Amino acid sequence: MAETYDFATIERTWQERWERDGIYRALDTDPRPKYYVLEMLPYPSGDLHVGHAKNYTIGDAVARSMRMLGYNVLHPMGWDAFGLPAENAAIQRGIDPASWTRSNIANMQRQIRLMGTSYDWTREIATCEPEYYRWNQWIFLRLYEKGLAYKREAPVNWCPHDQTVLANEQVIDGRCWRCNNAVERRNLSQWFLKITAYGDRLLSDLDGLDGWPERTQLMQRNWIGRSEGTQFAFAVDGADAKIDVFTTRVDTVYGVTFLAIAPEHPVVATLKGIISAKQSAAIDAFAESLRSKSELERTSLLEKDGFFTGAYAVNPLSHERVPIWVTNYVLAEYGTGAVMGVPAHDERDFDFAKKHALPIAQVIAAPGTEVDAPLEAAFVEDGRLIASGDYSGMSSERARGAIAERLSAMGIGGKTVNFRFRDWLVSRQRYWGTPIPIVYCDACGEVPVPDAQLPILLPADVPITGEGSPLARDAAFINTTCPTCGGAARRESDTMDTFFESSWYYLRYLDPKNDALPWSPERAKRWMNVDQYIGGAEHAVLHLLYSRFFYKFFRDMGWVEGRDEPFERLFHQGMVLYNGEKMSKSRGNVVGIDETAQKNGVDAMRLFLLYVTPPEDTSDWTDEGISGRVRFLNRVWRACEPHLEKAKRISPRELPPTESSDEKALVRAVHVVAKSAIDEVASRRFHFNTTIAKLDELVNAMTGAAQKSPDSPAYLYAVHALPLLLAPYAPHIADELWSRLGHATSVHLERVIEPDDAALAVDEITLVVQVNGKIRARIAAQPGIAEAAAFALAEGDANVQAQLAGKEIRKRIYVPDKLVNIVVG
RNA sequence: GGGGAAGUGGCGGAACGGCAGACGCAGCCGCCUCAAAAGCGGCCGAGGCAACUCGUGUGGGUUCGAGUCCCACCUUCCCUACCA
Repeated sequence: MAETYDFATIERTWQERWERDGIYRALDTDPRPKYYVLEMLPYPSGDLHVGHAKNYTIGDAVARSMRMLGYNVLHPMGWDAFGLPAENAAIQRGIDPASWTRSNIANMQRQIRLMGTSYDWTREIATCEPEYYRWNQWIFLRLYEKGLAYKREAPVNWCPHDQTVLANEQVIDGRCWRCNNAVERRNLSQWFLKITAYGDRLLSDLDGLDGWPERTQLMQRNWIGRSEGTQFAFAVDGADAKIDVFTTRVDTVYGVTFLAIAPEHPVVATLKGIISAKQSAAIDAFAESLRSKSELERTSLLEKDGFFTGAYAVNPLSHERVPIWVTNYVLAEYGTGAVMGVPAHDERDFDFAKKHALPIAQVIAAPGTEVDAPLEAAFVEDGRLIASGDYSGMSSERARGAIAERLSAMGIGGKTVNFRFRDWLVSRQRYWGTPIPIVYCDACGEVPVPDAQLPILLPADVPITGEGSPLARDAAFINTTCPTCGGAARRESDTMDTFFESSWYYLRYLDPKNDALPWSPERAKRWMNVDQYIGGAEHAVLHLLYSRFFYKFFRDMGWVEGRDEPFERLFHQGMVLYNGEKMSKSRGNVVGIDETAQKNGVDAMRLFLLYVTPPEDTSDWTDEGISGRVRFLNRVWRACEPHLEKAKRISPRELPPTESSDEKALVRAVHVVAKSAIDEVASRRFHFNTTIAKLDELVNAMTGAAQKSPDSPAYLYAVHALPLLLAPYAPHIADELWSRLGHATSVHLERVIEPDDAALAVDEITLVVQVNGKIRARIAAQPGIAEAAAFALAEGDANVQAQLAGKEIRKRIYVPDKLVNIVVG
C-alpha cells in the first residue's frame, strides 16, 4: 500500500535543504544568460495571506521555469520598510517603529520561506537600515546638485489625519491614499523632485514598452498629460503687470471676453493696488471661502463661480479691454494659473459667461456655414476664423501657427508644452523615513550635507505623538554645525517619501553590500534591466512612474547603461477574494499563510493560486477549490510512490518504447505538459492554469495506466518525468519524488523536458467534415493525410453524400490534419 | 462628461479564425465497504424517443467558416475627471 503523502514533513525538509545548499543563489560570475525576475518590494505590514502568496507564487513559478530553461536567474526579495504604519503603531501602542518593523520583517520572511519560494536571500535588503538609506541621501544629493531636487513654497496636499503633505499621486479622489481622509490645500515650503523635466521622455519612451500592459501605459500617458499650446501675456490695464495665459486654442484669441485667474494667483496682490478696498476685501473673502474647503469639496463644486476684480487686461492682438475675474475653476498649479476666457469656443468658459452675463463672441465658424444666430452652446471644434483681424478666413490649424509666431515676434509669448502632472513632492513631516541631507545655516543658507558625513542617521528614542513632525522637536538631531562655515546650523527635519526608496531598490539587489556606491555600474551592466517585473496594478502610476524617472536620471549620470527603462516587461497579478468577498481583518475572512500551510500544504496552495484563474484575473479562494488541489497531489503521490524503485531504471531524458496506443498517449501527455510549460513562459502569458490542467490530464492518464500496465517503460517514464514537470509549481513534492528516484541533487537544478515532436505526434486525427460550414461528419484519418485523400474520404461519407446530393460543389477548403469544408450551391 | 477592459454551462475557467465547454469545483449514478469517509469508474449546456436542431450579452457585417476580427447597442468592472 502506498505510503501517504506527508506534506508537512516533506515541505519543511526541502525548505531546509534548499536553504542549506544555497541552490537559489544567483552568482555574478555565472556564464549563462541572465534573467532578472522581480516581485514588487513588499511593505512589512506583519502577516501574509493567500493574496500575497499569489504574487510571490507567480514570480516563483517564472523564476523556477527560467532556471530550468538554463538561465542564471536573479530572484531577490527585500522590504520597503519605512512608512506610516510603523509610526501609527508607535502612536497607538507605544512601540518603537524600528522594532515593530524588524519583528514584522522577521515574521514575513519566515512566511515567504514557508511558501517554498526560490529567493536569493543573500541579497536581501531593508530600506530602513542605514546601509540602505544612506544611498537614498546620496542619490538625493546628486539630484540636488543637478537642480532636480529643490525646495519651494507651493499649494500642496495636506492630510490632516496623517499630519503630513502628500504627492499628487497619493491623493485618490481627493482623499489620502493611506487613511482615506479628505485632503486639504496648504501653502507650505516643501522639497520637490523635478520629474516634469523628464516629462517628454517619460511619455515617449512608453512607446517602447511593448512588454507592459496597454492599460498601464495608457494610465501613465494620461497622468503625464502632455499638451501642446501657446503661452502669452496680457497686460494689466493701469498697472505695471502682466498675466500669462496658456491655451491650446490660440486661434480663438479674438474671442476672449474675460480673463479668469486662480484665487492663489500672485497677480492678485498687484491688482489690489488699482482696485477699491471694498473689492479687495471681497476678493479675499472669495479666495478664503475656497481655501478653507478641502480639495474634495472644492472639486465637487460643479457650479462655476467667480468674482470680478474690477481690473482689466488688454488683449495683445485685438487690443480689447477685458475684465479680470477670480474664479473657482482655474487651477493655480496648472499652466500659468490664468486662462483666457473664450465662451464661444470652450464649454467651461461658456457656462461661466452665461452665469455672469459676460459677452460671447464667436470667432470660429464651422466649415461651410455662416454665422447668424447666437450660440446655444460652445462650438469647440476647429473651423474657419471670423472676426479675427488679419487672421479671418484662416483655418484653425493654420491660425494657431500664425498667431503663435506673431506673439513670438512681439516678444510676449510663443509655443510651449504643458504637462498635467506636477513635480514630485518628496518631503514628509514624519519620523519613520530617510532624513533629507540638508542643513540650514544663517550665514550660508541651504547647505547640502557632504557625502563623507552620510548617513544622516535617524535618531532613536524620539517621542512620536502624531502631532507635528517628531524630528523637528528633537533638539539633538536638529542642532548641528554648518558643513561650510562650521557655525551653528539646523538640520532639515523632513524625511523622504517612501517611494524614494522603492524607486531604485532593484539596483541595490545587484550589489547589496557595496559601501562605496549604491551599486557598481559593472553590476548594473551585468544584470539590468529587470526582465520581468510582477506586482499590483495599483502601482500603475505611482511607483512605476517614479522608478522610470529615477532610472532615466541614473542613465544620464552614467550609472546604468543601455535602455533607460528599468522594467522590460511588467505583469499585474489579480487579487484574491475569499468566497467572493475581499479579504480583510475587519471582516474576519483572511486566509492566512500559516493556517493554509498547515492544513493543505503550500504545494497545494501554490497550485490552487496558479490554477483557479489566469494569474492576471481576480481569483476566488474557496475551501472546495483548495481541496481539489490537495486531492491532485495525493493522486500524484499514489501514481508515483509505489513505482519509484522501478522507475529509477528509466531515464526521463529518453523516449521510452511504447506498445499500445494508451502507452503512446501517456508519453504524449508528458510532452503536452512540457510544451505548455515552455509556451507559457516564452509567450510571457504565464497562464499556468492551462499547464496545470494538462498536468491533471497526465496524472489522470497515469492513474488509469497504473491499473493496467504499471511496469511498462511508458508508465515508468511518466513517473520519472513528473517531478520535472511539477517542479516550478509544486516544488516540494517534486524534489521529494526526484530524490526518491535516486537523484543526489535537487530537481530544481535540472533542465526542463524538451517537448519532442515525435512524442507529440498522434497516430490518428479526427477529420472534421463541414458542408457549407456546418459539421456533417467526423472521420478518423491518418495524420498528414493528403488533400485529395481527405476529400475522397469526406465525400465518401454517407451523411456527407446526403448533404451533397443534387448540388454543385463550388469550393473545397482544406485545413491539414483538421478539417475540410465543402461549399455547395 | 472622457478613456479603457470584459461578457462562454450551476460555478472558476479552456479553445493558432477551424470539433465550443479541456481541466477543476459543485451535483448525480455505480463499484468498494457492515456502514461511512477516502479511493476508483461513469454521467453532467438546452430541446427531442430519435436522426437532428438550437447554443459563447443583443443586432448587424467580414469570411468557405466567427466565442475569436470589424461596426453599433446593452450590461458590468476599472481608470480619469473643470488640465484651459
